[in-house]
Amino acid sequence: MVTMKTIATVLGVSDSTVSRALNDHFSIGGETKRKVRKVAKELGYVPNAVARGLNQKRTKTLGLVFPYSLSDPFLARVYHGIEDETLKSGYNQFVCQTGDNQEREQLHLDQLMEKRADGVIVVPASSNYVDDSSLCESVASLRQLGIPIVFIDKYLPDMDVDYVIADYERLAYELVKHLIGLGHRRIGFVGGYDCTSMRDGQRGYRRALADAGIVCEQRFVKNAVLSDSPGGWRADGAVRELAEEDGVTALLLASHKQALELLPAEHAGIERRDVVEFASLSGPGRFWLRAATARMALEEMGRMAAEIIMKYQQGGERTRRQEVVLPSELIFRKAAGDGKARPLPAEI
Amino acid sequence: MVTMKTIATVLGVSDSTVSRALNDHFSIGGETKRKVRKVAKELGYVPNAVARGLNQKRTKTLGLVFPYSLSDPFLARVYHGIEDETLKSGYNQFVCQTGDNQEREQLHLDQLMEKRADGVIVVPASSNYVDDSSLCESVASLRQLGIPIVFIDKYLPDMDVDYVIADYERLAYELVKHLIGLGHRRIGFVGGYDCTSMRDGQRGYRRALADAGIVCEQRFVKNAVLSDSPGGWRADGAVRELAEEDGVTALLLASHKQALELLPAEHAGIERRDVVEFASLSGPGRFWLRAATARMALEEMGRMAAEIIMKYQQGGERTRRQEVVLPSELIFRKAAGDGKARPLPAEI
DNA sequence: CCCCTTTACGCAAGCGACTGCGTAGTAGTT
DNA sequence: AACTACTACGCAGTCGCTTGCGTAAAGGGG
Repeated sequence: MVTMKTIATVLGVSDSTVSRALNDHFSIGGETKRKVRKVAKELGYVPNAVARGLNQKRTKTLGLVFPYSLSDPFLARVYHGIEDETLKSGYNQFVCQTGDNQEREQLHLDQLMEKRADGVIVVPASSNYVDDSSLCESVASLRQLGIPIVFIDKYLPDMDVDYVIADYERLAYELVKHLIGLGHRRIGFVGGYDCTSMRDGQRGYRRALADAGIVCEQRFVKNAVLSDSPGGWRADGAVRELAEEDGVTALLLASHKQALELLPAEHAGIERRDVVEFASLSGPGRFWLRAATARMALEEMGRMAAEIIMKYQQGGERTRRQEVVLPSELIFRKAAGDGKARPLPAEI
Repeated sequence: MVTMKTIATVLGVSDSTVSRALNDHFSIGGETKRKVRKVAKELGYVPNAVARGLNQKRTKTLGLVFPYSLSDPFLARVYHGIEDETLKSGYNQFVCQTGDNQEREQLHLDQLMEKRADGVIVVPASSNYVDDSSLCESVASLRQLGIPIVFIDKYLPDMDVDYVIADYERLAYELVKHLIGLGHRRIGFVGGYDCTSMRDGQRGYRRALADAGIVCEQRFVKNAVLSDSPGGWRADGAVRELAEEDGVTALLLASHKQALELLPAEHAGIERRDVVEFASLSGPGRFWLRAATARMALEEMGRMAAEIIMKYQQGGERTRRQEVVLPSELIFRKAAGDGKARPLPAEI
C-alpha cells in the first residue's frame, strides 16, 4: 500500500513534508511540492480519508435518514437538493431508509454516529408521533458527539432541534380558501396524529373556514391511520366516512401519499412529480379530482438543511435553534366537472 | 469526548482491556466485561468506526455509483436488493449519482477510494461506450487499493471485472419470437453503441429472426443516440426512421428509458414498475403499445452484487472473474388492437 | 564578520481503536 | 516445594495522516 511514507522514502524527505506539500502548505518550497506531486501521481497514491478523518475529526460525510426509499417523489427532490449543495465540497452521503420504522431509524442513527458522520439530516418516521422517546434519545447522543442534526418537513415540537419545513399553515389556508371560492361549504380535513406539518395545516384549515364565516365541524376532521403499508398512512377509511356519513364535498389531504392513493391512476402517473403534501381534492367523478395542490420547494428544503450543517462545519457555533420555513407555490386547477359543489363519491 | 481510554481510566484498567471487553474477547473475565459495558453505557460511549477502520482496514461501507437518481424504477429495485443484503451486517452505503456523466463517475469513484469503501457497485454511465478510458483507469486504481468492484447490468467486455447482468440474449430472443408469432415480419431493433446488454440483445434478436427463416435486414437495426436528456438516450429519431422509411410493424427496444418515452403516458404511470429493459412494442395506435416485456430480477441483481463483495470481505480471494447472468421473467400482453400486424405510426 | 530574520524541513506526539507478546497471579500436579 | 498451565490483563506498537515546535541553511543589514 502506498502511503505518504512511501513517497517520503522515495524522495528522501520526511512524511510531514509530503503531507504539507500535498496540502499546499506555504512552508514547503515550490520545487519540493512539484516533486512530491509528481512521485505521488507516479506511484498512484490515493490519500486515506479514514486516517485523515481520525485526526481531523471530520469525515466529509453526511447521513441521510429517510422513511421511504428515494423512489418516493417527495424524498427524491429533497435528496437532489442536498446532493447539489454538498457535492462541490467533496461530501458523500450515507443514504439510509427506515421503512418508516422507528427501530430501523434508531439503528441507522447509531450506525451514523459510529461512523462519525459530520451531520445528519432526518425526515422522521411517522411512528415517532405516537412515541418519540427513541428519537429523542438518539438526538441527545448525537448532541453529545457534537454531530449536528437537522429535521426536514416534520419535527418534534418540544425537542430543541434545527428544522426546515414548508409553510404548511399558509398552504392549507389558501387551499381551503380556494375550495370555498369554488362553492364548497362542507370541507373535510384528513390529517393524522400530532405531526407538526399536519397540526400546522389544520390550523390553516380552521382559520380559512373561520375567515369565511363557516363553522368548523369537528366531525369533518379525521385522522388517517398509521399502517404498515408502504406509505405508512392509510386515508381511505377516513375519506369513506367523510364522504358517506358527513357528505363533505371537498377534502384537504395532509399528505402526498394520501393524495396519490386517491387520484386516478393516469393523473398519478402524469402528475406524480407535482403531487406533494397538502393536495386538496374535489369531486365528482369515479375518482376524486385534484382542485389544487402545493408545489413545495423540496430541493430548496434539502439545500437549506445541508447548508445549515455546512455552517456548523465551518466552525459556526450553534447558538440558537434554526427554524426555516420555506414558502411554497400554490397550483390551482380548473374546477372539476361542471365546477358545482356536490357530495363526493364514497368509492375510492 | 468519551473514548475507550475514558472508560479505562474510570475503571482503573488499561484501554486494551476495555477494547477486548467490548469485543467480547475470551481472555477477559466475565466480571470485568460486565463492569466495562456498564460504564460504557453510563458514559454514553459510542465506538469510533473511523479509528477502527484505520487499523482494521475495513470501513463497513459500500459505494454505489449509479447513472441516474434512485427515482429511476430500475435503479430503485437494484438498490433495494443491495440494501437488503448488507443491512444486517452493519454496512452503510455511499450513494452517488453521476447523471450518466463520465467525469462525475470518475469523481465519485475517486472519492470512494479516498474514503476507503470496502467495495464498489457500479452501473456504468452509458457514455463509457464511446470512450471507456477513464473508467478503466478508475478500475485499475481500485484494484491497486484492493477494493472490489462489481458492475451491474452493463460492463465493459474487455475489462477484467466482476459483473451481474440479466439474460439479455434469451430475453431478446423470446420477445422477438413472440412478435413473430403475432404475425410480425418487419421487426426493428433499437440498441445503441457497443454496450454489452444491447450487443447481447441484438444477438438474441438476430437468432430469433434466423430461426424463423426471416432475413435480418441491417437497416432495421438502429442505434439510439446519446443525449444530454435525463435518460441519456434518445430513441425517437431511430424509431421515426424505422416506422416511416422502413415500415417496420414491431420494435424491440433495448432500454427501459426508451420504452418509457414511447409508451402512452397512462401506461407509463400504471406500469412504471414493470417496464424494464428490452420491452417489445407493437402498433397500432396514437402511441406504440407494449406487446411484451421482461421483468428482470433487479433486486436479485443488487443482492448478488453485494454478495460477491461480501465474499471478498470474508477473506475470499479473487481467483477468477465472477460473471453472473440472472434469468428474467417474460411478460406477454394480449395482442394490441385487432392483433394484426401493420405499420406503426411514426408520430411519437 | 556577526547577528537576526526567513525559508524549508524534520521530529515526534497525537487521533482512537486493535493486537502480539509478555507477565503477574492462581490453581493444579507430582 | 518446584514446575507447569491457565486465566486475566498491561505494554507498547500500529494504522496513515496532521501539526506544533524546533532547527539548520540561506540571505540581509550594520
